[in-house]
Amino acid sequence: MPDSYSESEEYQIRQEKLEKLEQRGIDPYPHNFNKIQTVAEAVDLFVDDPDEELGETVKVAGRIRRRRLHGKAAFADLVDHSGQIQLYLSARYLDDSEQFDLFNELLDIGDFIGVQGELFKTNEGEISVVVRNFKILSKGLRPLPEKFHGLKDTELRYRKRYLDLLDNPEVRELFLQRSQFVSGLRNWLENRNFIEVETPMMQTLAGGAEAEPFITHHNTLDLDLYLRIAPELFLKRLLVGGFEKVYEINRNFRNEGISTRHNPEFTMLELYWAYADYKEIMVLTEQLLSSVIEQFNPELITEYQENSIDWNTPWERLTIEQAIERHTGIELNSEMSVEEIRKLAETNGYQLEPADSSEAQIFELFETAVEKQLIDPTFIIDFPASLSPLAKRHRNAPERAERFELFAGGLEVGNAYSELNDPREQKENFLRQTEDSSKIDSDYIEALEYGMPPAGGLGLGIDRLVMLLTNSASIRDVILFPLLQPLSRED
RNA sequence: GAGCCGGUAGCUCAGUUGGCCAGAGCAUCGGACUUUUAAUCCGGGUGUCGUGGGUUCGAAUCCCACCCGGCUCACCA
Repeated sequence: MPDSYSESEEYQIRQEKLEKLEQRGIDPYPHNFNKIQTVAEAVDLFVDDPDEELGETVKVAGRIRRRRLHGKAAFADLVDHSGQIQLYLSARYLDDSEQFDLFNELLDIGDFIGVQGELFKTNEGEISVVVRNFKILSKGLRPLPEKFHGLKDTELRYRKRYLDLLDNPEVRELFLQRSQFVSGLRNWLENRNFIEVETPMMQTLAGGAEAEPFITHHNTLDLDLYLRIAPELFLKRLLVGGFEKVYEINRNFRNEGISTRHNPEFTMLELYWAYADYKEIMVLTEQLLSSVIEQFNPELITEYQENSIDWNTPWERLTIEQAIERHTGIELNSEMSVEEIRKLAETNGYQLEPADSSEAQIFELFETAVEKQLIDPTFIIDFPASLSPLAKRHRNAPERAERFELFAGGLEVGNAYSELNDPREQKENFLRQTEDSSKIDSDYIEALEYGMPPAGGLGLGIDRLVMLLTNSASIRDVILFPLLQPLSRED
């Protein structure tokens, strides 16, 4: 959609208003304003005293969102981050009566102003400021979206999130909640002596997950680099380095499809805890999430789409086979071949692509048939070792890994293992993934050779958890600026 | 990548058996108004109907291609 507004009459009129302000010696974009209260604080200052017409003097700043002009009087709604307050203007009260015409003729909805005046209550009972003087703080050249219906167009909401935030209070509330959720996670971890660290986003090898990386280039070094797909291998190097409890909350980048559950850049919490195993990580995960979610939902029950999610602990723990049997009725046993599993799935109504191994086939059946049905938080445990190259083998079942994934609301939201710290096995697993031994992270193997303590690790998908907490159907609704195609490649 | 749905004024939206309309509300502009609050009243219409072709006497409407978005699927453990 081309920007035709910049050629519109309205835009020209606003430009002219701007010029007129400057002709009168008024800076439409001054450097500061020393407000004394927020709008909400000003409203709170009001005291109903029948003996006094006017109350406390206040000095507030904000954006004009609505105006009601009445000839020789004017009302306006001034909005800041804390709330809204009505302004009343009349030449009778203004220190400089000429400011009245200025307000009527040269200001618009959307402009920022700072005002000073006294509190009073109108006949209609609304706490208001009778304005003694005001200062233009920023002149708007474009009209804000309509006051009543707000901004609905999905594309505009994502492209111009600032308008979405201005116009849709629930969107603003959602991102406040996201912020509080992340800070709740940090507080919980800090209280347990986890330390937050930052590891490279630009890596010479994109390890720690199976995903297509973004490639970038360092000019001076003439070096291709990958944006990280996971911080895992660096965080575990820190365990080698002697830290025992570390975490990182930051972006990962995966060069893959975009969907309601996938954004190319997304936020992960990864944590590593020396001397713990995946069972202890399970308990930690329950405690961490239930404790932070409780701050938003004391009942620990959140509504998500048609379902409600019960976050009360303990959470169910099922092996993949148990989960498949529970949710599809299909009984599997470890002897079955790829073909047998596929046939069995098909007779139960699930079409599967042939996989490389029985384990992989079972996992695929799980993904197509079971995942969406895992509404209450559920740990799916003991993944096939062949699909878990960074995890330790199960202590009682060598074909299994000590690994779980956490599902809730039908979404995969977490992944964890007892971390593999045997350098020989790690090297074998790497080599199994690629024929090209130069592509394996031999520096990581070397680090393990110095000795990494046994440890449990966890990854949580923050965006998806926020989706669940805010009942958002799309990951784009919980990311302030989701990736979209540019409108024009020429820009 | 495939399928389906959508794109009309700054915003929210009407408008297809192809032709009387290119429209409404808000915003905006002109006027009236000294306590309004979705202010009210009177008067203006601001447009590449996503883009480009085509069919037709005539296209917002039908056809083709493309762009952008949404959903579903695929991909992504």
